[in-house]
Amino acid sequence: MTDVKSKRLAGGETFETADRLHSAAIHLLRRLRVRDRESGVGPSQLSALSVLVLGGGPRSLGELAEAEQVRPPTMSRIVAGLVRAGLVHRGKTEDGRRVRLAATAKGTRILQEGRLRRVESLAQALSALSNEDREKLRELIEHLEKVIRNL
Amino acid sequence: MTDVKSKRLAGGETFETADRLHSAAIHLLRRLRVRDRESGVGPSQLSALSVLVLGGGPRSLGELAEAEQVRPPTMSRIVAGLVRAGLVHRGKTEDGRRVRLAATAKGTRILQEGRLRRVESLAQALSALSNEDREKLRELIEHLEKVIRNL
DNA sequence: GCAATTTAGTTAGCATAGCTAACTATATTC
DNA sequence: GAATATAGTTAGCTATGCTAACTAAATTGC
Repeated sequence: MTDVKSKRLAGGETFETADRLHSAAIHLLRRLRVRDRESGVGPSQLSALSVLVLGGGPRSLGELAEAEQVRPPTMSRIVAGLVRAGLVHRGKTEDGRRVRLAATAKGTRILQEGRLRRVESLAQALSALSNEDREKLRELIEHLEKVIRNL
Repeated sequence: MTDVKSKRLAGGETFETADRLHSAAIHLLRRLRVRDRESGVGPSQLSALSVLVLGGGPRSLGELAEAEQVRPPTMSRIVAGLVRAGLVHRGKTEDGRRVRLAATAKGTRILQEGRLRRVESLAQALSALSNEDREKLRELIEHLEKVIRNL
């Protein structure tokens, strides 16, 4: 039962969807960055920290760079900032080249607070939607995550 | 830890949705930045340029800053880069304080090419979805845009 | 067992992009 | 005409991204 509409998505509509998605992502992050600044921890730092806290424990710098889709030198500096702030501990492994990066207690706490503050206004905006819209949006996110993994 | 929080709080699901949305936006832009770099024009420059090209013509720096949700000094430097690259023309108005920012022909062309390249892989990833999913996604971007405007 | 290579991270140096504070220049108001 | 308000720019800080070049440790090869 479909779909005159879907058949016409020859690329033009898909392109427009992609473009609007890109634009939406830019503006979303610009707004949320305001909240990020209050915590004194940058967005990339928070994102990396969240991998350590929520992503199943300690890991090496290379793994973290991989997870965050940045180059090792970039992650090295992000981690340096986190270590300086006392949010991450840089430990040793049997392989003397690798480091073992783990969130400290403070790091875990800061992350939770930071996440909360950061997405607070977003969650509030979401609350203003109808249950139906919000449910749809939740579905959208899942599709979005799928798409991003395939990028 | 993540489970405890999202299950316990009223609005926990909404919070989780917000959090995942934020994370998705970060990772989406990181992937697309790779494509951006090929054009030699940064993402903020492209975004500003798109306002001039697609947003209905020339405007002042302050209006551009407003549209892009950044502070005037930030927009001043973004525009400086665009002017240096010959993509934007900085003209005069009757009000000697205001500038009139307009995309050049080259700027218009570069924007179209840049948008295309940037969003190409995303559009491709979207093409991999089923017609149904893609249709749903397209609808829900509108909800997303609504939410962001309310941020 | 030691030289050569590979691997993990760091350091150095460059660019974009965000901010606030302070400045210049033009308009407006009193 | 002086005081004030507005539009942009400049200067200086931070955070993030990159590549290239370096150090240190592990592995490979002879």
